[in-house]
Amino acid sequence: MPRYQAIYAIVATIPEGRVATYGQIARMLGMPRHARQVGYALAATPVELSIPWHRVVNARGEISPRRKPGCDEFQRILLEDEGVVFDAGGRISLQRFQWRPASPP
DNA sequence: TTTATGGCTGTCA
DNA sequence: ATGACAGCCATAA
Repeated sequence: MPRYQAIYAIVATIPEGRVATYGQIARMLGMPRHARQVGYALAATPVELSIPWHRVVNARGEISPRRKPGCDEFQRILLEDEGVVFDAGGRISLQRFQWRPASPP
């Protein structure tokens, strides 16, 4: 069983309209230094798993630049559709939208 | 086995 | 505030 399974499990728990950071997810898994692996895992996430990969952003609260152009745009659209607001700089206010497992909306 | 590659992060100038 | 640097480590070849 790949470690990705655990990552998918966490990401699947993110509620709609909320976002989480890679480092945050990594810490929840008990791997504080695996933020990169989380990102890599999500990049390799098969769509058939129905994982909300778009609810994961980098520590700055913005869409991470990826290798595939247009994909980041797609992510932003999905988030906006869920109610997440981007500021003029294309960034999300983590203070408001970051997912807090212990603090439901 | 060894190498290369990333959807990152924290710190410092 | 922005930009550069160095760690970090699981997968894939």
